[in-house]
Amino acid sequence: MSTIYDISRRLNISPSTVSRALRPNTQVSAKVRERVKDEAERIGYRPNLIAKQLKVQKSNLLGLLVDEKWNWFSSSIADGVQAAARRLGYSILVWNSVGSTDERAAMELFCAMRAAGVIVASTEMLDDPKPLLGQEIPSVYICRVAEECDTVVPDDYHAATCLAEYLLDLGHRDIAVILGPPNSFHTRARAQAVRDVMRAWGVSLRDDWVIQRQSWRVENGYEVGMKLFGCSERPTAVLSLNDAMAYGVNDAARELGLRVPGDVSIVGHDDHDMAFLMRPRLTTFSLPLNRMGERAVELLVERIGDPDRTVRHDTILGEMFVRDSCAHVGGRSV
Amino acid sequence: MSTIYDISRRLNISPSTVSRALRPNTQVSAKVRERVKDEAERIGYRPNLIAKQLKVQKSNLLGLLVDEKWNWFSSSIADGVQAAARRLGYSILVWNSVGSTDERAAMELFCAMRAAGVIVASTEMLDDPKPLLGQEIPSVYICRVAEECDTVVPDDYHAATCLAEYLLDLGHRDIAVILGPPNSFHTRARAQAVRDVMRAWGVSLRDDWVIQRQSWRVENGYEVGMKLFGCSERPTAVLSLNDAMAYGVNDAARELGLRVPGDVSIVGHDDHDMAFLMRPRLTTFSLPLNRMGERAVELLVERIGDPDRTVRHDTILGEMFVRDSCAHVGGRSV
DNA sequence: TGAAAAACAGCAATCGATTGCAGTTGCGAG
DNA sequence: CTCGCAACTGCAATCGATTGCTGTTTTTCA
Repeated sequence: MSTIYDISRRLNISPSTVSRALRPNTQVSAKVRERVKDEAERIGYRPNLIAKQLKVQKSNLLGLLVDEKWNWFSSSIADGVQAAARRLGYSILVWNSVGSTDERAAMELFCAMRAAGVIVASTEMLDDPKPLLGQEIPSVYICRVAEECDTVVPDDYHAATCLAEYLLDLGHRDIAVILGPPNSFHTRARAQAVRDVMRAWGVSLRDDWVIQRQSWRVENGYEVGMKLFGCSERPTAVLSLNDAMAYGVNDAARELGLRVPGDVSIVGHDDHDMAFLMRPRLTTFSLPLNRMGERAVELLVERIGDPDRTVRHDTILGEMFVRDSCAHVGGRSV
Repeated sequence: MSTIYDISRRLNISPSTVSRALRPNTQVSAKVRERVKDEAERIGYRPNLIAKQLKVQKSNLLGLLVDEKWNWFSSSIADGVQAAARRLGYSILVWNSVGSTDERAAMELFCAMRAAGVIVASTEMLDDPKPLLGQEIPSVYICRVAEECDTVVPDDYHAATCLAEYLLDLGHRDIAVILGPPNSFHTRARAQAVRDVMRAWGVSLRDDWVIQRQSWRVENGYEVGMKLFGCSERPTAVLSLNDAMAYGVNDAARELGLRVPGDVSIVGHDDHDMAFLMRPRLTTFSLPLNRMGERAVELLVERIGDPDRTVRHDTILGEMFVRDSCAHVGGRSV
């Protein structure tokens, strides 16, 4: 692959001049610039970013750390990240991590590649992510708490509050809640919100109707739904902390002959594609992952530009989508 | 950030020795190696891959070109790609392309970063992808035809054949077919298979029941379903060339009071999550994107090792999943 | 036309590693 | 004690760009 030296030799011009001619806003005569560009084109010259980065000591690479398997969550974030990164002139090096030792490996790679910054969007919650980075490389965390580090998070507390109040407004008092993994950022914020709302309204949650699961999968919702609806006493509404499990709950309800929302109302959280595809269409609150991804890159680039800027914790607001999965407690559709 | 020179200076050992001590299988005394490693650890030395790559003239980077938006297709491929890349010691640089000029930009980047190889998995069909690469950098295409280049494709023809024959076996003769975008690799292979099977069985397809759409979206299926089932003469089976549209067809059928599979049988293609989530669960044929992604990396790495290897075109086989969305033509469930 | 200023081109050092070759050290055997 | 060989270490060049400084050419204007 050809280099500026090839051009330099063929044109009998020094490498420095070639280098300057190839970049705009530099002091070279139009004539020389044109000759150089023509020759570069002719021999198929491609700049070597590796060499450049070594010299100028900065890279155009942003490390993106996501879950092992691409899923709706990581994909949506990655979309936002990509869009913003491109807009701001960066490229993305991805690493799908399978656990915390793997996160460490990812950081080693990002360090070794001298990434300009790192975005951590894996849902594993490490206690103390910062040390991984060797302190040198700016980073932003998505959906993690980290005092000393830039973060962008959704307003899960507010979202879950809206959802819970919506159900209460419809007259529901026998409400079951399905929680996700206990160490998840989302579970914590959302569960807290639900508890706070219930307390504020003086509604008590039955212990056996607050059910925790170790993952967010559809099957969990189905299984919980079967258990919940199989009893003689059943809730009039189910608040699932995510859409996938809500989908499962809906399946269970229908399988047991319950009408949704006539016999039981269901709300989810996230505005996953599933929410729209479910029948009835699921009432839910969006998790604005796209904008979170974009925002993360923006924060990161700001910090790259000014490493001493004060730490920022941005909260991105989603919005509620009232669809067809809820009714007044008596069964009156809304 | 510290370098081997820092270690060299502090330990009063030459940089070359430090370099050797840091890598296994090199001739340095155990004592020196240990001192170097300790010091490296102590000062938090991180190897600079950029410098290394410049020197040894090879990189650990694989470029991955996918669709603009992450979707089920690109995510599944990326999963396989990631897994295999990690296993083989490569990292992934991703680019989400929005069109063919953008693909060119992606290739420029991969070139500039001196990627060891490139995997193209975007569904846009460029007529002649090869020239983009400047001929220097090995590449593998997923789901594209390209004679002169390594490719990995699914056996869509066989898959669609199975699906079509399955419907015929169940006695269906009034079959509607929904096609995806005309320039898609998948549409072409699958549509051809369906036509060939029909011809072989002496069954004719009504022209107005072979319906083409410009994308693979759920809504298209819904809309087609409404049209199809709204007429007095309606097909007894619908063969959708993908699962998402099949999902839409199912919605339309139910909305119009038709029972699936009692009144109409539906098959999809891809084994998207949707296929399993649909009610009834959708009969379909898997598109083995994961394995395709892995295979692509394997082929790529082989070629990186031996640039003159003959071109390979690998076909990855999926499997059929018979679930609950089809019945015998009379309505007898299967 | 000539002098000063501006524009342009080139030298050489540099980024952080790797590696062939040469020089040095250490060890064992005679 | 000395020689020979193996093991180890260091020198210096190299990868492909960038850039401060210096030197040269061109332009401008009196």
